[in-house]
Amino acid sequence: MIEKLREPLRELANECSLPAALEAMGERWSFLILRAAFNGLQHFEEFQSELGIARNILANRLARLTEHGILERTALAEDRRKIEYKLTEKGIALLPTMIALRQWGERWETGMPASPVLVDARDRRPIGPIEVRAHDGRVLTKHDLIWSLPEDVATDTPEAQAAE
Amino acid sequence: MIEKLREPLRELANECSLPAALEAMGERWSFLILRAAFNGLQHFEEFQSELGIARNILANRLARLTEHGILERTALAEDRRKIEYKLTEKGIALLPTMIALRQWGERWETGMPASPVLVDARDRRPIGPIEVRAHDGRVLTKHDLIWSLPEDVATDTPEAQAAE
DNA sequence: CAATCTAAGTTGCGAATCGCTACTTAGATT
DNA sequence: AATCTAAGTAGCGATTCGCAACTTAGATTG
Repeated sequence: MIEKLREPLRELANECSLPAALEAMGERWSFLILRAAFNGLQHFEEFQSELGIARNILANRLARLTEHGILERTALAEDRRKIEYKLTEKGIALLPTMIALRQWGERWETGMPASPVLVDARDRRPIGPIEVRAHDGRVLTKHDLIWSLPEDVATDTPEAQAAE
Repeated sequence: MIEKLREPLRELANECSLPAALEAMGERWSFLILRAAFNGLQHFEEFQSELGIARNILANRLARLTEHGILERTALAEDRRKIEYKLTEKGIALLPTMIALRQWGERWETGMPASPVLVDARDRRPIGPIEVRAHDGRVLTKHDLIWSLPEDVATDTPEAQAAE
């Protein structure tokens, strides 16, 4: 049970929270388990047969995701052998990340639209691409962005800023 | 040089391209190297001292990212010892994924806004949250989405669809 | 209620990967 | 020629992965 002696990634790389996110989701299988959970799978054996993952690794990942508050573990009342793993709010909040990664894979790796397709329930049309946007909704590209120190960030309205 | 005997993740998990994306970006350090590249780092020693990663691992990751077309490797003309690693279009296309992951880490792991902050160059205000949107730009939540088979996906206009 | 079944793990162990440190190699500098 | 430097490789112990067999608690069956 002695685990994670390996240097956590969070300390390093100045103050970015990417390392912290990777500590929770950066291991092999984590994102695939998350995807399966989004697809409605809830039980150990379901994950196991769907993903073909080794049982010990699956147990380890489910425990880790649960520790990190991404999944919630409940023993069912009607059959207490059965454990139900459900996405928490925190887990659901990973949806944009997962879709962004999936869309990138579609566009740049497989080239295929992939099935099942994720569609808007309202009109059954495919969702749009995940994009970086400004506070007002404008789509931004890499060249519209700068990495800025907190003290140089504008927090007030454009008018107030122009008057400074 | 015998590597990757481990079963690739792509075959599994039906037709989703998430496994394909993870095959390219799913290893330890890959996203941190990507982030460093977005921050302008270009040379082996820069990545090494910035990230504190072991040299053999860094060499392996840079080679992999290059194989996958995410980075481009060039020996500088003026000093051919120096190798320049630059993001390709494919690598730049990972920006939304990386920001989504970082934002999730900020909100759910560190709790801090993190520095440096990514701001819109136009008004120096922080970018908005990465969100899932419909084809027309409406923000969608998990409950607005369904995983649909390709044959059930509407591709035509709402009018034509209503007339069907 | 004993025998069986089932869901969710756990254990053992060989193979692969990670990470540290030292070494190499091609190309520039003095 | 001797030295320096950027990028990478080699050796090796520690850690993790993955397969298969085993365990355990709780349900089912005859």
